[in-house]
Amino acid sequence: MGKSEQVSSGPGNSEPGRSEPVKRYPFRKYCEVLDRLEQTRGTKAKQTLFVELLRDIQHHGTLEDGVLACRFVSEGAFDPTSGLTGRLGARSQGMWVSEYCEIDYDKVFKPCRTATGSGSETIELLLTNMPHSGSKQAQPDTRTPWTLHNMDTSFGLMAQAKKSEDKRALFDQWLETLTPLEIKMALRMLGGGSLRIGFEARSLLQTLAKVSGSSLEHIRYAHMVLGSVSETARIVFEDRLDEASFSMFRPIAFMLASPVESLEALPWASVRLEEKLDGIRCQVHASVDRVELYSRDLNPLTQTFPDVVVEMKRAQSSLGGSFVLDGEVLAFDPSTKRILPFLDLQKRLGVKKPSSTLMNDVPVIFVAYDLLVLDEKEAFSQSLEQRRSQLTSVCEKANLPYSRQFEVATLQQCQRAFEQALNHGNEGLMIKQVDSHYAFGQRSHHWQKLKEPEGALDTIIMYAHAGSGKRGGTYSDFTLG
DNA sequence: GGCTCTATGGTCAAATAGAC
DNA sequence: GTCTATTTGACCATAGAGCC
Repeated sequence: MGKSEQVSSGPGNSEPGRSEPVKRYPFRKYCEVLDRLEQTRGTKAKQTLFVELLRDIQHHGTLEDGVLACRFVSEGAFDPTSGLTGRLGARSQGMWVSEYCEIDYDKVFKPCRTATGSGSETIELLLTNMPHSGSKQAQPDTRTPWTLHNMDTSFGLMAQAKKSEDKRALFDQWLETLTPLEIKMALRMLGGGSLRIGFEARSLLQTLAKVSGSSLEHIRYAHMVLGSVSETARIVFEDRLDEASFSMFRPIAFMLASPVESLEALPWASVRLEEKLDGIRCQVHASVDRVELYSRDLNPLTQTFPDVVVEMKRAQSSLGGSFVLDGEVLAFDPSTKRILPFLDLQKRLGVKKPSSTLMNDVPVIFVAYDLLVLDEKEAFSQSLEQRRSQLTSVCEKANLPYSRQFEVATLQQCQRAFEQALNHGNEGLMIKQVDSHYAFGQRSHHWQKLKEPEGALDTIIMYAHAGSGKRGGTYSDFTLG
């Protein structure tokens, strides 16, 4: 794959000021492969298709095109570390495309979306089948082809557009010059969610391992420390995989717990229990001159919880070195020293600059339960027992709260501990294997969660949503009464 | 100031594919 | 054939931004 090159924004494939047009990969050709990926059954077959696509880009595009191909399919329009979002909701898309197709939004578009279960799919179908839209769109052979690079630029402009009219202008440009398939894929990418083609980050990392001949574990490690699939793809393409290493203030994908399947089968001698706290997951990075907090989705939480930042600065100055902690932010009443319900914490969520009144009304604390890095030395490959020992020492030295961990020998003791956890107002228990390393970005059976089962209600179905895709012909999201 | 739209934090369960 | 992990497609509550 060739060295990356910059080209101008908007459709087209030439660069001003250069005699030779820069070879960039067409967005339409890319979307056609995505469409084939959606139709293909089986992860391996999908991976083979994507390997072929990357090889085609290698011959007919640039290295940057390869990186964009990986980003668009797994992360959407924006690198998750960029902090950018599309800022174009489903309602605006539906309203504008309804105007464009000269149909009534409420009477036609909304029922269609309900029937297909997908806004982007509805838009694709409308643009393909409505006679009004067809007459406005440029004919396929006269459309100026968009490249992956042009789309990247256009996504950036959409993210930066403050005014609705600016967004509308970009959206109209797409409607007039992209094919219905390209528009569907572009809107799904802009949403930042899944493309719903059955090919996500995990499959892409496996494909990168295939295409480069590197070990999957090596690539997964790079993904963890870089926090971005596309940047992982870049160092794979540039043959710099060995350079991937942890650095402070690049959040690590969280280890997740699976629901406990069978309490009877648990090896009590090799597990430790913790009460499952009802807050939001948080990763703290602290060094001499900087503290940052990250959410489970690796988004910044630093501005939301300045009180936690102050506490972490104090802890860092008493320790001297740097650290990365995994834990939970909880609403906490200092007078009673009790954890407050999640409902209280919700008042703090999403508030970028909380007022002092709000911080006084809903004080929060960070309770640590794992140590990932200490003095820039990675601890996540060590066993839970080793990490726990370091965590205890760090928290006691810095006077930081940390979760209580305990052993049980029998199922009966575990059940008593579970009831006690519920009495404490907690969600249940976490059951962790002492010899497990920190399985970043995975829902692992090494951590299991035991929660209270839901109750049963006597109800009837009043409304239901029609399913789409593999759920076509079925109904979900029932309204009960 | 009120309204609308969007984003973000979290949740859940069923279907499917791959591993064993 | 069974087990397990992943994918998919929804939900709720709340806050912020933009518009009138």
